[in-house]
Amino acid sequence: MDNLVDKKKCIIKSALCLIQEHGFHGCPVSMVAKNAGVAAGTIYTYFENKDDLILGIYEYVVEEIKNYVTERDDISLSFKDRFYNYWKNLTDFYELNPSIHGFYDQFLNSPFNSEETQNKPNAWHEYAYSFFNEGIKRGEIKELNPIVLSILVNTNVNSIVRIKKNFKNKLAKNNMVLDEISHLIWDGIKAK
Amino acid sequence: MDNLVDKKKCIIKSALCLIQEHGFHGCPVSMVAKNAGVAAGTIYTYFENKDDLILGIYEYVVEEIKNYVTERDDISLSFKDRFYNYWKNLTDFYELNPSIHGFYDQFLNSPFNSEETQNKPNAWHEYAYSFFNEGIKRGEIKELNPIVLSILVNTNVNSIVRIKKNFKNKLAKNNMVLDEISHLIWDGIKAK
DNA sequence: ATCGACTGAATGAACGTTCAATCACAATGC
DNA sequence: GCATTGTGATTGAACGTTCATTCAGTCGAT
Repeated sequence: MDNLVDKKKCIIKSALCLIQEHGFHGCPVSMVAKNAGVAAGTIYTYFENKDDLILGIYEYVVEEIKNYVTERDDISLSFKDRFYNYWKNLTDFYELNPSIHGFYDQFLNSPFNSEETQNKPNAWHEYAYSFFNEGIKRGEIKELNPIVLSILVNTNVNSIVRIKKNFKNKLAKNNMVLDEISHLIWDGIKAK
Repeated sequence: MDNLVDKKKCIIKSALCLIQEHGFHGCPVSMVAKNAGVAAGTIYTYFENKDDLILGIYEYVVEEIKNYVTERDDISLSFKDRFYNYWKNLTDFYELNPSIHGFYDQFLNSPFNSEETQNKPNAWHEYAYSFFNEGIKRGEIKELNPIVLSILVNTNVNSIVRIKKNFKNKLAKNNMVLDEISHLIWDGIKAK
């Protein structure tokens, strides 16, 4: 039965790249099928419809991010070090997986990201939430809303990666500057 | 001939709301036409095609943002005060015009925002660029790339407005926290 | 009478989705 | 070991719908 899981993942990965490149429209099911090396009809054995496919991609993406970041968290470190790790790992992950970054950015601001989707249990969001919550409990960061904190940090990482992507060549000297943003945020949220 | 300008604006405004709500797809030209009180064909006297309409909305949106922020800038103030003004005005504008905020967020991360679009002259980006550039020249902020600076500030304002929108009710106490982000950023970019 | 904006039904291409037919393969019977 | 049957994934042509776009005809101002 592993074959079925593989094929589903294969469809998801194909769609991920294409959607990132062409947008949600601009990426017909037939194109996804061709790219994944299956017939159009096959997609409908794995997904109810195109919307369901897109939600499936989102779930996959969120799972991948969570795995990468949690695997590299080290709870024996100080929270400050864990924060910088979190930042670096998320950045690395997006840079290693530009199409995930592109898809995620697009999805977050699209109407697909409905209130319903946002309220669904989401391992990545829950992890990020509990991560910052722990920092608060340990008294190492200010008593802010952990949800807000995680959104802010994720947004900043997100946009820094986007800036690096867009300004790849013109920006050699300023990568340094971008990396400083993490210090800036840490200084802002750490307990005084 | 003012009638023509008005009608064009009317079409743009109608499309703006609908796209913000339903996404670029999910918003057919016929729907825009109905909402604007014109026939579908009329849209084609003002725009070459749907893509051109969407770019037209973008240009309109960018113009509106620029006007609001520049009109409220006061060059006689210290750069620090001007920075806080900039932040507040941009925030206010998005909160007064949620559909512009929604559209802009969506547009920035979509394939419509192509390299070509990004390289087109853009009064708002140029203003933001020159704003931060002046801060650097005056020696009041660090020597960072002004483009990077403006993107970072705009991104943070953007996402704070989004957080406020999404957490409207649950967040009474934390608005304060969100407003603190501006201090945090200022502390990070000001000259030492 | 002229001209350009406007209309909205018509067009045709594109797309999501379906489904009858096919295929791969495992289980069963001989 | 071989033939038969059953099962469920796979295919891709076909369907019906939606949509962007067109254009012949109308309207209204000059």
